[in-house]
Amino acid sequence: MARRREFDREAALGNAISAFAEHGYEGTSTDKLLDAMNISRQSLYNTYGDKRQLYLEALQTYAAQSIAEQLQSLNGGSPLKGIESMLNAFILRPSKSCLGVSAVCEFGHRDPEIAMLNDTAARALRAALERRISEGKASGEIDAGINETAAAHFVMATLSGIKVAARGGAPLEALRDIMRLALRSLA
Amino acid sequence: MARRREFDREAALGNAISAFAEHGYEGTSTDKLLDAMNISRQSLYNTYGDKRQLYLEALQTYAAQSIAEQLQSLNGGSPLKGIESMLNAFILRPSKSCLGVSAVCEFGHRDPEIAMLNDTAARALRAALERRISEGKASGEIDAGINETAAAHFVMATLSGIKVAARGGAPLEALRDIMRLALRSLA
DNA sequence: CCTTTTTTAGACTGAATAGTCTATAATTTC
DNA sequence: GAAATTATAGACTATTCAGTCTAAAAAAGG
Repeated sequence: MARRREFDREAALGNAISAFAEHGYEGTSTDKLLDAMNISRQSLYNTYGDKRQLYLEALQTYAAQSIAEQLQSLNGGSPLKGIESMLNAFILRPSKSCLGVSAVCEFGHRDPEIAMLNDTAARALRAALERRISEGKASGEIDAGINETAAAHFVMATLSGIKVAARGGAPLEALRDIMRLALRSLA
Repeated sequence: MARRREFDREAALGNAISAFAEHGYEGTSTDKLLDAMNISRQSLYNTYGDKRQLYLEALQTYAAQSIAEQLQSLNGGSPLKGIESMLNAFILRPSKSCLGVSAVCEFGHRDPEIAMLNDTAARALRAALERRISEGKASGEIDAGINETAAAHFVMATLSGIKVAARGGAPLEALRDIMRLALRSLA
């Protein structure tokens, strides 16, 4: 019956994620998007709705992929090693731009739909961190006097701090310094 | 000879800083700026140049004020108390938006002029932190095994992490948790 | 191979954007 | 108080923006 889509929907969305992460929502024009995604104008509107819907889908997809990767690192090895591995995975990542941090910085919690996506992702990661930190306390690897929720907030803030530093052009060694000192405070 | 300016240049610039910090550079239209600054269109262009020059001046002024306040907190009391006081000053600040973090997240290090302003501010704060951390090591308040530069990076990342968390709507208690755990790792 | 349906390329539209121009008002100095 | 000069308000312009429309091309199914 009908002709099939020429481009790969997922791949094009991935390119949109990169473009949005690099330039922000307001800084990414539809022309920039079409160029980055390598699709035609009409294809964008047919396939993803409009610019805002594309952004929301990009943010949602990015968050899901991001969380999945982070949980995989986090849940490998001992609790402390898991946290280290999670932080280190970002440090070693080729592209250092994070659409999540970009969205939080650009919109704060002013846009309810965007805030909801960020909050949901943050809650999932925090819950996983709290669980692992509890395990670490039980095994003695993490100081039993530390509150799980507080430590989870701290680890997430460390990750944000590393991301901002990386975005500002900090060298790898500086990012590793941040990670090492953060881990120190849990032990 | 000539009529004098009606508005307060510094106050209007302060309002521009708030507007840019809240919505970013791309997200702040000239109309929004005029509204926030309470000046006429021509006054903006006469007084500040154009939107970009206004942004650069806003960023520069914000950075200078910010650093001055941070140094004042940092240099009061013992080194560790100074660092705590610096972090706490942001936590207690009525407005939780930071033009510096906003600029880094929006532009990364892609715009040389903006990157230079951010780098200069970061360098100044880092130098002051390293100095205080050295003092703390000498007095025994801070673990002598810690590298000053690494610790300075870590404290700055902690501040960035707190700022991102606050921007995302985290409650005060979460921000305090982050601060407390960060301080723990220096002792 | 022909019909049907959708994709695609790119022209088009109205609104918003940054920045300029004009005319009037205000104020300082002489 | 008059001349000179600048501030202000707001109309104006050219460009860019997000989003729509049109027409041709392509491919799946009969």
